[in-house]
Amino acid sequence: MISKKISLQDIANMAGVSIATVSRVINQNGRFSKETEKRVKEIIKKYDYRPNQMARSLRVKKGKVVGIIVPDVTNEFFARMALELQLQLLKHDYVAIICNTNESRDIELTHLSMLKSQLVSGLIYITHDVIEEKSALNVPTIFIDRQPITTGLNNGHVFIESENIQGGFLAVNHLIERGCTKIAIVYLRGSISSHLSRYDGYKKALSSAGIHYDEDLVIPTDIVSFDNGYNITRQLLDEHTNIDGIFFTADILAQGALRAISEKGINVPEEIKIVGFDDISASTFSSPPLTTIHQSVDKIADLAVEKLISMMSEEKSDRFVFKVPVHLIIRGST
Amino acid sequence: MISKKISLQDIANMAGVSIATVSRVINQNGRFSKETEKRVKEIIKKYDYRPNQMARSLRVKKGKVVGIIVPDVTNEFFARMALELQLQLLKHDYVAIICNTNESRDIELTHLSMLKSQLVSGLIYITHDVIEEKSALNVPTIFIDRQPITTGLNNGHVFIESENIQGGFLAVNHLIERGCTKIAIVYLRGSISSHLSRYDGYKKALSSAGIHYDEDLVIPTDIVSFDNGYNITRQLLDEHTNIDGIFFTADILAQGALRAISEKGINVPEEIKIVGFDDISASTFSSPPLTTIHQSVDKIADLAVEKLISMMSEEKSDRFVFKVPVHLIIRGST
DNA sequence: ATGAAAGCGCTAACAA
DNA sequence: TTGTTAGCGCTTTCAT
Repeated sequence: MISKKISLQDIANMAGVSIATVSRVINQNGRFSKETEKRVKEIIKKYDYRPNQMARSLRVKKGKVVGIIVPDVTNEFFARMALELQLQLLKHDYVAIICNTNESRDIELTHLSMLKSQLVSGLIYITHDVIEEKSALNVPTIFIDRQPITTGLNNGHVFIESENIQGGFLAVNHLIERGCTKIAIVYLRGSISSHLSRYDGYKKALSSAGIHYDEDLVIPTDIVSFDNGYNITRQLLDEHTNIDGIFFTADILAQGALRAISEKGINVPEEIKIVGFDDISASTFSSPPLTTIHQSVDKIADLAVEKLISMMSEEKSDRFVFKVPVHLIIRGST
Repeated sequence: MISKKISLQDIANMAGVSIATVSRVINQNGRFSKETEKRVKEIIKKYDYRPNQMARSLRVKKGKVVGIIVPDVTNEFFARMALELQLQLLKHDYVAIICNTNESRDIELTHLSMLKSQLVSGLIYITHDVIEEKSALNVPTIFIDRQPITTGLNNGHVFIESENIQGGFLAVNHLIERGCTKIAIVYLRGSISSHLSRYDGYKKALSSAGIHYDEDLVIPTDIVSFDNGYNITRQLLDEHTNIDGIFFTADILAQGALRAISEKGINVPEEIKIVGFDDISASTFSSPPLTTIHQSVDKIADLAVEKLISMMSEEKSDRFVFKVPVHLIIRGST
């Protein structure tokens, strides 16, 4: 059971010093003797004292709060990322407010206004979608997965993503090593940099293996969903019977494909091999389990929080773009 | 773009009244004339003013903050629930702090202590696990999915769960309607009330159909995981070749089973039918897709937040246990 | 090295 | 009906 609320004043009384001194010890600024420090720290520990964050925030006009903006928390990748970020922030005594915008700019503005009233001191955007403006709040901001289009990144803004080109390369190269020669790609078209990069990786792998690049095998799509993956694959296989490998830039598309292929009575991986991207949990259970490119949610989150914390402490970042390695996970579909 | 920070004082000045009056209008307590109200509200809207939550919290010694405690956010059910709760709370201007305990009592205590410093005014526990004590913080608390064992629920404590007995009944009854007669159940043993209730539903369905209850077909287990489901099923099928239906009290177990069954060359649903519980996303993609009992995460979350909000406003609840309906989702595995 | 005191923005007595 | 004022717990000058 947790003890009654104790204040700075209480600690000061017990230590026989003023509240100012206690505050200095806690925040490790100003001067104080080793002795007082020791005494104060002991008392703090003894009573499990924790400064009242609200009072602190009010005083310094900045809360230990960061906003996390995601377009859709039902998407497993976003959800895991948001939760992991929140966890990391908690370790630094920051509270995270996760705002789900449901792709709506209006909702986003409402949330932003709300965040303002919480005195947020940092912002993290996780989104595949277009970000037209930089953050509306004037605070350090991290963009994950998707680079904002307007402004070149600069001080106060950092962009973090997976090594998407490398990921695309790994995926397709793996198919090549497994003997595939007619390799199709299904990717999300548009300005979504992460998917375009994966497409670049595809081209790179093909050319480095000396395989002919065939426009007909490149299928852009607008929606990332199970059903869409299913439909696209049906059509693709109707039109091209000799395809022996497909790279999908998202697992969920590949899952739809697996269903379509199985319905056609084609064997995976014997007759056709499939690689996805993301490593969602369903890819472990599907039959066959899906070979995919694993994005390190944890590493991205750790890096994001680390950078954000340092930016919030006024330390300027020397770099504005960070890439986090990905790796290939080989499963039954290849 | 969001305007510069504006305070109560600013609004008061512009409206030509005192800050007290503005405060009254905002909180709709005390008295004020219709005219002042109108004027003040206009100005507030015009400047998109939002009261500084930190200052408010400091003053009333209660934050608009609620803690959400989950044992494991990588579990899809917990994650979806936590995120949905957070969303609902946001609508009521409450901020949610999601604390992942990783099943560790120590971490939980640390979090609780942290929450204290945020002046939480409510708590939500989402957990399958044993809760030995009621909340360590002296605030209204909602338990989801798992009833605390020590104390009978009473004022300040509410328990919400799915209609688990009904769910178990629906699942097994469905198997019976599909013609199964040798139906096994795999459930989580121990004091986990939700799983025990599903087991009760199993027995109820059997007896109401006049089917003989066979101890040998009841398999308790200690771990809910894909691998465990896989292993149990292998063994079960080795020992009992005539089973034609299995009910798993968690989808993830059933997914493991699907793999084991497919490896044995047995056909689902022709030779054996499978039903799970939870409706995780993987169950949509698996082959075959899994028939399961859907738990209404949204409904549970809505109810939880509604109850918590009213408890935090001192309104006593007349009931302490709430059951949320579940429904059967029929897919390829039956 | 330490203390006194002002004040962050707000709510809630108490006055008027 | 409205205004005045005293803090909530903390950080941060400015003295000492």
